[in-house]
Amino acid sequence: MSKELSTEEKIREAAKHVFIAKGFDGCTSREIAKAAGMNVALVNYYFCSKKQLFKLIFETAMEDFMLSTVEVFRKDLSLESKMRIFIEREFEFLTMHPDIPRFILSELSRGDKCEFDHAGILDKIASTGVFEELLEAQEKGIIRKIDLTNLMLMIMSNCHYPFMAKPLMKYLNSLSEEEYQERLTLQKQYVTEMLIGYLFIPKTNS
Amino acid sequence: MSKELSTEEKIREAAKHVFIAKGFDGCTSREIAKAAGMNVALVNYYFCSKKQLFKLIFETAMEDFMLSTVEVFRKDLSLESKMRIFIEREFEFLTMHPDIPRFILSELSRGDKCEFDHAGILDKIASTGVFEELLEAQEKGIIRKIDLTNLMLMIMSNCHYPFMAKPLMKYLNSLSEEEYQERLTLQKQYVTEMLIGYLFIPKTNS
DNA sequence: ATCATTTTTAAACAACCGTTTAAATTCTTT
DNA sequence: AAAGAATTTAAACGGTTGTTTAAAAATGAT
Repeated sequence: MSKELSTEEKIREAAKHVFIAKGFDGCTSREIAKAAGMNVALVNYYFCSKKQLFKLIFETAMEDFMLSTVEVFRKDLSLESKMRIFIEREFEFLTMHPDIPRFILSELSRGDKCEFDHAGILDKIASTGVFEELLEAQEKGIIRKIDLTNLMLMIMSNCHYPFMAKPLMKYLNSLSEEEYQERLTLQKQYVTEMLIGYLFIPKTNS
Repeated sequence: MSKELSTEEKIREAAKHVFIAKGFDGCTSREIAKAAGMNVALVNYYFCSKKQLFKLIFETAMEDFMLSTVEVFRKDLSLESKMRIFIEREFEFLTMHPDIPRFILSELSRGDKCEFDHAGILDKIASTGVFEELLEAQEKGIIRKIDLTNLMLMIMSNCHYPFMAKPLMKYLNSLSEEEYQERLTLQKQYVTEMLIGYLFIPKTNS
């Protein structure tokens, strides 16, 4: 157990936890301070304001969210393998951070609070060479010629939504936590099969 | 122009708009009253409390969200046609109410505020005969034998998420409103093709 | 040990929250 | 027109919000 966290780090960790669970509007500075075991004033002493602390948490969450899994595309594997591993890792990441998609999309839709730097993120994704590889595969007729924005949206839909819809699914279908987790594991297999099956054009031996 | 809305209805309409846009925690009673052109006290005069008004809005939004499109399954069409029409209608509904999925999932994940009656909703869905029809089609080998919970999740993922991710997509890909709407139209076609293609087992003429 | 600096605390600040009250206004019924 | 009920209003309520302040405690340097 490494408990040697500085006060600043303790507050940041508590803020991450509370903000992601309840959102900017859904929590108070005092709640964050209490979660960190600190006095309220320390939050502003280290981070100036609730809004600024939120901005910090949001931006790091955003980076984790977008960059945690694209590294696969640097590897020397077939495109299909990379896609499969990518989805696998995406589900792994989301299993550990199931609340991040809802957090990001909710806070982003509320606007104003976070005019974050998206250019850097997109650049980092691009630096893995995913986009070139996909475009090249489209030219070669290996995968469907779909706009990459739409392709990205398809993958994200099938990976993020199952985690975002947890309370809805558990409620509507009266699932226990275990049952929900079972469906999640199945869902990973289904969406992988579906996405790969749709994206990759079957080889015709004409 | 039918402007003859009662005070109660004006408040309900304003509350629907404000709650869905900003969430329970993101708005105030005074904001709702102002949006309705009313005094704050009237909100509680007609709806007792902010929480109770929210409950009302949430439950009706939930019903619209879940029940607006399942009626197709009462019609006398092939299962594939029904599925295609269902997805089409789902996108239609979401085009008119693009904020509802995020609203529902966000508020539902915050818990406590809304212990709504899900039994009624599921019953109404079941009354269309979707579930029997799908199970029957699975027995006949027309569609894949996937748990219906997972099937539901797949469809919802691909319909809801593209609307929820609007700010993310516009931001990451620097899309104008028109460009985003274009992608959305394309997305509808892609996901329809993908879902139908995955779900329905091709007929083998053995 | 003394002093200056940094860190932490309790208390206070004005502003705003959801809600209530009691008076003013409008509408309905006679 | 008068009386009673329903609607609307402004003002106030206790409590909480984010933030600031000024004093206390802890730390480091000499």
